[in-house]
Amino acid sequence: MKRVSIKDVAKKAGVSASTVSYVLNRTPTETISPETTKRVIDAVEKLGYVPNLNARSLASKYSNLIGVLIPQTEPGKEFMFSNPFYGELLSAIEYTARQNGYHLLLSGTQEDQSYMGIAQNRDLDGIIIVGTYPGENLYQLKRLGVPIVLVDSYVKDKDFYTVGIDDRKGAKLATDYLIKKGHKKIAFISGSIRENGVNIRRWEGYCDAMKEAGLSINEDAIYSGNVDYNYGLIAAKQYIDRGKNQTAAFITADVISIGVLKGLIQHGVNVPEDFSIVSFDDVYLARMSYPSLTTVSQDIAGKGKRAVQLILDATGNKEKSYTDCVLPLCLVERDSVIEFRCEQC
Amino acid sequence: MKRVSIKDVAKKAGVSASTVSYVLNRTPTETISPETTKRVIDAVEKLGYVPNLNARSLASKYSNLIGVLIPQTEPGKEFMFSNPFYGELLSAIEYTARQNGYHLLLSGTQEDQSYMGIAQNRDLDGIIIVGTYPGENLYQLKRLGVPIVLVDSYVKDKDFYTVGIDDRKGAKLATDYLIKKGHKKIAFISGSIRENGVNIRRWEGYCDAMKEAGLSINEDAIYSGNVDYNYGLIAAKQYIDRGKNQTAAFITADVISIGVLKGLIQHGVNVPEDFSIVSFDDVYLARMSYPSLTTVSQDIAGKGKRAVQLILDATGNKEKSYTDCVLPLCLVERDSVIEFRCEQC
DNA sequence: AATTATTACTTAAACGTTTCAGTTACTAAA
DNA sequence: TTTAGTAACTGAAACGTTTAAGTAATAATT
Repeated sequence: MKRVSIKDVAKKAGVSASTVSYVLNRTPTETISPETTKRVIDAVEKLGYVPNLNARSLASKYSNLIGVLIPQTEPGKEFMFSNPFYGELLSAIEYTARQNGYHLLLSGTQEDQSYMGIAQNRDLDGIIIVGTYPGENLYQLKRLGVPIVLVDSYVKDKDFYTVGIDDRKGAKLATDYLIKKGHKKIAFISGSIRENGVNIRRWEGYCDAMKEAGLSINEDAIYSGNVDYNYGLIAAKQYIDRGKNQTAAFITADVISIGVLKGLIQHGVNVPEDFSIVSFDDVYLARMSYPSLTTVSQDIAGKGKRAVQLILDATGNKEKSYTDCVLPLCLVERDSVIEFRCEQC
Repeated sequence: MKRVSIKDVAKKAGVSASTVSYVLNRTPTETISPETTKRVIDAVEKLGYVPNLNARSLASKYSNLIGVLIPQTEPGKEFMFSNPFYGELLSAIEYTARQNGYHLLLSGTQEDQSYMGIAQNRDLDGIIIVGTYPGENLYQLKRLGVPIVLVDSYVKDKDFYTVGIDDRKGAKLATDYLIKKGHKKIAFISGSIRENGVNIRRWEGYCDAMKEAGLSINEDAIYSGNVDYNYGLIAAKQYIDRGKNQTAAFITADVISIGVLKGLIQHGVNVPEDFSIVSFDDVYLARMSYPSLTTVSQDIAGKGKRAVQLILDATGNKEKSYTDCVLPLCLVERDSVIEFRCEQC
């Protein structure tokens, strides 16, 4: 199928290719007469001409394309699958981008894979990296010379923008809440704790709260595995096996909480009557479960929106105002926590 | 930041640009000596050269890029948000594409929006459209002259590939199951029924089963709204208000079922003791809820994989073997259905 | 009446590749 | 000794745009 190019339009309208380009891009400095404009528009319509955006970026250096990298090793393991957080974030990124005339070049990432192979040189206007795997790979990306936004990363480097939340503070908020409700033996259940990741901060926040309240942190109160539903099931089993030594848990991701919830019910432990849960993220799942989850709500849509805006600002070469963007968070009370009353008191 | 182009590499290696191109693309017809190859590779490494894929597609007509269009009006309304199905599907598409060296150009779509503005001419190797909005927009896409795969659409047109399931059969499977379990008054709860959509087929399947069993379909057993969690809550409320006239429901999407589940519990109706549910999709949510959902399982990952493969096959100009791909489905029994015993019998 | 501006275009280079069609220097066959 | 064949390259056009610079015609200013 022969494609319609700008030259075909030009010929049909009886003008030069550049005139067509000027008409289509309504360049403010250039003046085209109304009659010519009409002839060009007509020709475009008649021929069904659609500009080739590849050629456009090649010539103009801007592509209206934002690269988005999200961890996904294999389907069913991560990404939207195990944690809806990524899906919600991507959704927000896509929407914001589209509202501004941008589209997304999406790619999953694996830990051992070069970012370069992925976010290859396509004249991207910017790159958003979610759940960063730090390392050489990351720094190679700088070569592309485009603005890079790291979402939920504690990699500090003046060449990267970041958007995130105060994970430590959020975790403290959650743990404080349980303590305020009378709980003293509080489990910490999280995904794998990796350098520069969010879980290590959430662990610190948990510790902060416990220490401040003069509570001890027992070895058997700590659970760590994957950030997915299955690990929640496993953690619940472990809790039973270890002897049900806690009355509550701070869980670092809603999706794990859902698994814990299910696991506990299967073993006859009721939430919140027998066990209280505060978790983190406030994905839509948190509302849907029974009981619904009391959780630290981070503005996921806000995160996505900010990430895109940082790129748009950088592209419109406004001066780089804030490199690190920290969004607010709050605790939303739902039905997974009950006041603890000590029988002995 | 000055970019490194193929000419810079050529100069450094003391060869022509075309030689560099040949080395990098290891064209089988062209012979390059080992020494030259090494010099070029070294230069590439030293300069950190990354080929510009835009220029490559412009010159070569293949982009290793697949466009993916998924409905999303605004964040929180659809897409990953209200129905995890889209997220899981996208996940599978992305994975399959990446395994084959392709990346995704992702865009949300709105009903009133031109597809053209979205999937613009970027030398895409193919386009996957999910949850098709039929109409003029759709046919305009043909102009791009690339293979188009419609997922879950009943638009029949020899220019489009399709991948889907037999929705009517699936719905019959679900309803049959409830009937086999002794239910006679079975509600039908679904999202909006639109032309060429899947819900109309699922309605037909429900009717097939009811008729075959000689059961009547009462007006008040039919519920229709949005495909989202909130509508599930609403439907549950309506069920109560209308007088709890059914003992079971076939619900056309898991995400609605989750809402119904929650809504019923809030009104003291227990599932499955007081009310049985069979739903459709088998997204990961179906496993996570309490009780977990008995549901018609469609191979979501398979759908995504097939969609990508159809494009790859079409690109490698194998003859267009099958235009319409219908994937198998099955019913998975979980915990949301109980045998119904009539008290009067 | 001569100069300067303005309007409405056109020309041509540039963007970074691929790839067809040479070209040169050897080697093998006639 | 000519011819044909092969190995290892190079040159240049082509892909479809954008955009700086140029041009011709008309209008406004002196």
